[in-house]
Amino acid sequence: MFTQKVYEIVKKIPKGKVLTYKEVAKRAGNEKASRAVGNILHKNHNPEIPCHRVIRSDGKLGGYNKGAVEKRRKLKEEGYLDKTIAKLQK
DNA sequence: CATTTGACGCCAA
DNA sequence: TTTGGCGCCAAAT
Repeated sequence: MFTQKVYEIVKKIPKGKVLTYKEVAKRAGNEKASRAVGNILHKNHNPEIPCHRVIRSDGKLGGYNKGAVEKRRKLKEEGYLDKTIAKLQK
């Protein structure tokens, strides 16, 4: 199932690495299912799934069930940082 | 079963 | 660069 694959893929994301929704969707079988990926993660607030490591293709963080602030902090903690985040932290 | 919703992505204006 | 609109998909209504 697409949903299940998404879970697996996101769980497999190594520390310090981030995937875009598009990438996850692609690995799950449909590159165009990026929306569905976000929807799935949104509904499934499972602690095993590091949804904070999934970001938008734009380089923006997108959303997060615990709040975008936590997501930002986690990503910074894992070493991921870019202009967008720096700007948001301001 | 038909629609709507939403943590997205890309292109045209 | 910033909008707006369209496409595409899973889950909730």
